[in-house]
Amino acid sequence: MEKSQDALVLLRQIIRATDLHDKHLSRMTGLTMPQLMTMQTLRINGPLTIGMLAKEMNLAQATVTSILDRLERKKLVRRERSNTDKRKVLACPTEEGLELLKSAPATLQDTFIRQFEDMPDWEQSMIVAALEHVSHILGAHHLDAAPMLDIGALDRTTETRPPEYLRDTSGHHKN
Amino acid sequence: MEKSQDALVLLRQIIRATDLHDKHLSRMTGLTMPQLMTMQTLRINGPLTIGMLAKEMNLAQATVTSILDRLERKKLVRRERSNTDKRKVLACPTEEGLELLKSAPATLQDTFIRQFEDMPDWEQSMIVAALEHVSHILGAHHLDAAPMLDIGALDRTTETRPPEYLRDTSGHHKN
DNA sequence: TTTCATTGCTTCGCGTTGCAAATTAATTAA
DNA sequence: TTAATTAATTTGCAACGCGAAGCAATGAAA
Repeated sequence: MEKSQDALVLLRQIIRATDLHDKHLSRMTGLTMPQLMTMQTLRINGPLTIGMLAKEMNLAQATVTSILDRLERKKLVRRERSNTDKRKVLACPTEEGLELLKSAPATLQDTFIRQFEDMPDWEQSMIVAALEHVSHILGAHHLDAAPMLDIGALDRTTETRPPEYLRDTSGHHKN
Repeated sequence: MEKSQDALVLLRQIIRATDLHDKHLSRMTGLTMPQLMTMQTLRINGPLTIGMLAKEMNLAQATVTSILDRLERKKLVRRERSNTDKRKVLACPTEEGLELLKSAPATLQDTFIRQFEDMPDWEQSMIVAALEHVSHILGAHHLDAAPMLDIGALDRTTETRPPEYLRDTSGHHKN
């Protein structure tokens, strides 16, 4: 069938568009994408412990630690030890950090929402229904997803088997 | 409106699903995503010069060179100097490389196509129409996109202005 | 032909991401 | 008090990704 090809091409275009936009945002804010993603996560959820942050972003704790080091150097994030449990460290977005996010260029979902809401109601419903179909086909319906397109998904899939093939002596490439 | 929020969440789920699948593929093949993307690009377009390859993937030439180094070490790609212009170097996927791609687990678009084609025709049309809408809203319709979901898009957006904000003495973070 | 700019790729140096493993510190259980 | 657990950091390493510099081949101009 050629209609399925059409659908695939469109899907790919959509994904690519969001990706390009992410890159754009990244340049405009002067942050890398993981840094941006961290900031967005903090903006949405408020201060989080490093562990929670790592889980939320599907990254290793050590990775988040190093990202936070850089964000802290830039004064976009402040670390604060918990009073009740002094092992925990809360990552808090600073005023400056929130300001940076706010001053970022119009996000893709802003554009989307604006145009989407200009559409007649029946058309909106049609699109939602279609997206539900696609999401279901891709087995995506169980994934939680915040209502934002800003940030490309970075994921650490639940451990899947590494391959037997070429070992190459160097080996490591976990992502 | 809440319907636009629904749509956004669904979109995000879809993107996340393809992303997770990419990661999965990455682990199963033992290649990193940039490496996988390179292989796929070569599979689709056949042998390409390093420059073409870089342009196709929206990466700097130097980046592609280093990725190819690793792929060549694994014997998945062979470098071949052009006869007509000895400056050019062609990246050719080896038998082994193509084999690796072929033996990769069922791709997401296989699943998609199978289920999509099980749907009644009117439903297929509805989905294509809806995706067209979304693609258009996101300004994605002008992007060329191969009919495959395998690989996450890696892009180097046409140079946009870096920010004046925090300089942090370290500076570099081009992506 | 010699010179000079251009093109295509590689090399080099750097910062960032990402991980696992080892470490340190704080909490909780025995 | 000691032992196990939990939370974060440190360390070491491979891969990305870039720009800048370098080198070889090509092409154009003098």
